[in-house]
Amino acid sequence: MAERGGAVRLVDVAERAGVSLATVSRSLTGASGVSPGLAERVRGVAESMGYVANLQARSLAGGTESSIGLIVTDIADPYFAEIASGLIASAAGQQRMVQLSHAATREAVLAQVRVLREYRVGAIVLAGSGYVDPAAEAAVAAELDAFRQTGGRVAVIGRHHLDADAVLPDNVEAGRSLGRHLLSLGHGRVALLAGPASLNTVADRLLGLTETLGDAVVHVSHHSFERAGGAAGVAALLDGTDTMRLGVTAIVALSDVMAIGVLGELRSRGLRVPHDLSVAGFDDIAVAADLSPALTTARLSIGRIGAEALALIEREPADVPRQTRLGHDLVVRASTGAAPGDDTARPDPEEATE
Amino acid sequence: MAERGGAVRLVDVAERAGVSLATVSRSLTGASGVSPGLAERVRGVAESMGYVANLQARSLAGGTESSIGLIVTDIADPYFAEIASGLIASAAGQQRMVQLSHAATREAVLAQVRVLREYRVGAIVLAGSGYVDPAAEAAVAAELDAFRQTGGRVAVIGRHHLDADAVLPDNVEAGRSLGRHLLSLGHGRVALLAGPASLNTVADRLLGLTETLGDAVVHVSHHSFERAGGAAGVAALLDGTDTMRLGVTAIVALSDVMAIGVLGELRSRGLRVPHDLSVAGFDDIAVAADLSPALTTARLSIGRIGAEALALIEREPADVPRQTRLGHDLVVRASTGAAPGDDTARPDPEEATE
DNA sequence: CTGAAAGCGCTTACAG
DNA sequence: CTGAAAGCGCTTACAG
Repeated sequence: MAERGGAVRLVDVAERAGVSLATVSRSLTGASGVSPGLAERVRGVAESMGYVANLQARSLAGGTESSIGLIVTDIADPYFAEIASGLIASAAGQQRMVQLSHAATREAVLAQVRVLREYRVGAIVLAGSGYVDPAAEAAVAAELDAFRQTGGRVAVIGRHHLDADAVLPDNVEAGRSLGRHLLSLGHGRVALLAGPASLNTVADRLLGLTETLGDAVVHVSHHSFERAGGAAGVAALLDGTDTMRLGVTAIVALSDVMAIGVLGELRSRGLRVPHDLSVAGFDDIAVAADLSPALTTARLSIGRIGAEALALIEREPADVPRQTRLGHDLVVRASTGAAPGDDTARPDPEEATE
Repeated sequence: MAERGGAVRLVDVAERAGVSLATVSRSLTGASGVSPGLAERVRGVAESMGYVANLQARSLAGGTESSIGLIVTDIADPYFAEIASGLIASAAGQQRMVQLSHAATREAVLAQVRVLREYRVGAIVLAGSGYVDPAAEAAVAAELDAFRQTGGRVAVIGRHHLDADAVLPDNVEAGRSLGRHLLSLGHGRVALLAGPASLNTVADRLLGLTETLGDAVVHVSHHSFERAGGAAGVAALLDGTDTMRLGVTAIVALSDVMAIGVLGELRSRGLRVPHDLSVAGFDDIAVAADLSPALTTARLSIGRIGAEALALIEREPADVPRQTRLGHDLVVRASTGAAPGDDTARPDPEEATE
């Protein structure tokens, strides 16, 4: 079996080229202080020997940490996959590599931040939602603070209590747009199927929805922020004893992924969308347009989030955390329609049909 | 601004604990040769000082490389996202971190392998499909060989000419199952919308399909292995001058992602599935069951691929490459039905309706 | 412009 | 069981 000793080192190149270690180092890193001709020749020697720089040693000696640690709940979730894709693509442009961690609980986030610190990443991007309760994030905040103390950069997606640079999706406004859209369609009895109440993302989206829908909100329930959560929400809603009295005509899932579960459960129960019930979601993940009916949703520019997060960590840290606010677009597709029996429905001036 | 100097080092812990560097190192790594009591006390001191091990230094000194580099085309593609999710989840169990790279071309793969070598990952997992032409992979093969020479482990997903341990999806058999399924439904005129002809995955799936469908295959065209490729394929098929003569009753997309594009394009043209045309795909990505109509597809256990790849790289390298073959399941859903005007359709003994 | 030498934070034979 | 010292592969003042 091949031994690890085989790797060509800087000294090997120096010896072959007949120059010092320092000269090889400067030639390869492009540092100044080497005559162009010599540098060129040294690079040729290194190349011919199959030299591959050891970034770990480089980092130890020089102190440049370029890797980015990205923490998501689960990369199989399209929401996170699209964020990660944007970040990786942008980071590659700066020759930075992304290390990916899964963490579904606060404890796991804490543990993963710890691991990323051990790997000496230069920056950490926290993609999961922040918690409504500041205390819930205290431990993570302390760990991130320690990371920052040693020069690490931090960016979070969404509203956290972490004192870090943040990319803020337009959750509240997106909720308002969706609320107005449903009102314009004459929906007077709306059910909101939400993710965990402990998350800020959920709180913000709910806020925008209830502000505009007011008493039209006749049901709010909390489920897992996944496909299964949406399906469970529909089941709970329709199997509830007072379903008949509720007379719900529209369901808003707090994420497109949940909305997928909602559509699936409605279909399996033989309910037609939007004829029997209108359905809407948040995010506009790629498949939203491909569902049937195509999903009406509030687009939150998740493809841009990664690039914006990178932009934040590339800047020098500021005294006060920076915030990059992203806008949203109401994307009206086939899953929402006029409320049954409603003939007052008027066009929503805000809508942008695709 | 915080300086990088702040990090607590092993010496700092040693000094505070009043012991030598070696003792602290042994205590923290759990190496033998330290009295349990002392080790316990040292760990307490380290903990209290907020010591975070420097894995780069550790690796340099000791020679343990545990990171895994994963190269995918684009993590936003559900196929790769599900593979990555499986790998990350499994790797976390072994305390291994995954570094994620995007590479959509051979040149990019070569460049990314190079970068991962610089980062001194212990293993590289290549998730993209291999090429039909061995020459196309020669450069990557050489780079991976060099990586192996220095102790690196390599695993690839799918058929490559890379002489590496491989996880092999059941592409040929999956194609056969799908072909038989369509025949059983009475489809005598089938169109195959494939990904790039240069990919082995495409070649294998086509092989299985054409072996069983024979002359029932009346159209094969190649497009990008994405949603847009499927949509473009439908457009080319239906706008072709000889469409009428083709009389196609079923379309097989060579991946579910392409099938999503197929369904979308058919819907926008007012064609009903499976009434006017049956549609099927490959992979069984998570959303396949949530499309409308739900997609009939050949499930290739992509959720297991990551774990199997990890299993391969955790074993000692063998003289001859190992191959882990995965099975497949024909998953019949609503998108396929009896061919229009066909009353000879008989139940497919192999099908497993969900 | 070039080189000798110290140092980055750790592990691990080698002594005791 | 514990410690002093060499060494992992590099960068970077510091001299010349």
